[in-house]
Amino acid sequence: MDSHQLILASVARYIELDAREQEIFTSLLVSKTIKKHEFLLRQGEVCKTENFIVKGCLRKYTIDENGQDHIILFGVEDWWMSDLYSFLTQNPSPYFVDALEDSEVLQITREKIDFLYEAVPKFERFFRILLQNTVIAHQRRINQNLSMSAKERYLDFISQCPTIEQRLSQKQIASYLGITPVFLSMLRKELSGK
Amino acid sequence: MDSHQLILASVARYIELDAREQEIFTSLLVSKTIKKHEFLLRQGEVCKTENFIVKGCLRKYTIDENGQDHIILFGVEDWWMSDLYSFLTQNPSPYFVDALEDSEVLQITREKIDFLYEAVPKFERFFRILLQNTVIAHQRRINQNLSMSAKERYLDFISQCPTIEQRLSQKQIASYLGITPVFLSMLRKELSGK
DNA sequence: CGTCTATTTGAATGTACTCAAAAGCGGTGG
DNA sequence: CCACCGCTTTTGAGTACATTCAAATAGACG
Repeated sequence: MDSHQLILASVARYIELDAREQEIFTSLLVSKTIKKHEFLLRQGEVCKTENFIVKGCLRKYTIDENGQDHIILFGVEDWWMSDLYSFLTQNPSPYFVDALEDSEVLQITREKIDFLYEAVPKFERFFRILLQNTVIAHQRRINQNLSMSAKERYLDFISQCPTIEQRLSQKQIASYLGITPVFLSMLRKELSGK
Repeated sequence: MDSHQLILASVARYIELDAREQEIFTSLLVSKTIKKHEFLLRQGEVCKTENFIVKGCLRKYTIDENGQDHIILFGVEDWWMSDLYSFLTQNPSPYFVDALEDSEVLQITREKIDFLYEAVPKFERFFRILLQNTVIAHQRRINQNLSMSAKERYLDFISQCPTIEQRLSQKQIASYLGITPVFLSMLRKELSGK
């Protein structure tokens, strides 16, 4: 299955496209490979593209004044990754995006996505539904950050995202959970002892 | 300015509606008043409506096993409030929504909003843009919860939302920030001493 | 194989919480 | 209009969760 078939299958979950519409859509996409540790976006740059992940694993994060990084979210196959704020406003992004594995994405620029909305208005619905799912997931995460201890958040993460968890280092999981790698190590030791 | 004019002005920021489209939209809305402390949604109930806030202030929150509440977000005039998860899946909601002031909302049901998307497809765009803004704000909040201390989050909140802050008790602000009211009181004392 | 980064372990520290009690404030009814 | 009741805020003391610093070990990658 090539990358265009993959993204079309993903789109087909929410909207139906005829052959012409599929052609318009895929003609706007540009494939890009990102090697492990390479950046798709750096803090201070303008986010030029929305990125559909065909293969690999990306992370979106900030680095604070103490040099510590904080992972906002991971992206794997079949997810989209960008910084909407910068993409929409063309202001510098506060986030970094880089690859945790050799990855491949399909990119669409702001101009092309605006064209797509005009040419195939169904995509308004597609991205609306995608965004709805994102909002639901984000509110769940906010609630967890407010109401759960580090141990509870860790247990929830490994139960909810077992396939992603296996691809990540503990350092990255700790950064996502909002704790230090040292403390995660202590939690794991305690949990394995039971 | 009556409530229909208010919501139409809000919609007009992102899409243009002719008179007929305005009429279709407003005919789908039902006005409801919620007195202070009354519920719009309880945990375990299905969220039947999207709610546009015409007047007042609402909060969306959970209550954990220790009986402590955690405010996911506040809603004031010109914002929408619902639980998208429950609204879309018709599963029981994990959230409570109640009024912090006497409030008035315009409600639209799932069936009517689906009808609206068919009758006036422009609304796909409208809600897409609204959701984009929500995602941007939520990611900002997630980043703050990961990277900032309680004091920093408080200072950011009062600088970003001064008008909302004035309408809230410290207990509610503490719940939103993810700290105890006792600790917020200590922070405020410390900050006022400078 | 050597280097660099990730993980583990331990000790000391700090941030934020719990419990408890007092003070303040707001709404309600007499 | 005042008094009372309940809820919010303040204050203090003791505690717990999570961090920092440091050093040792393990693992990944060229």
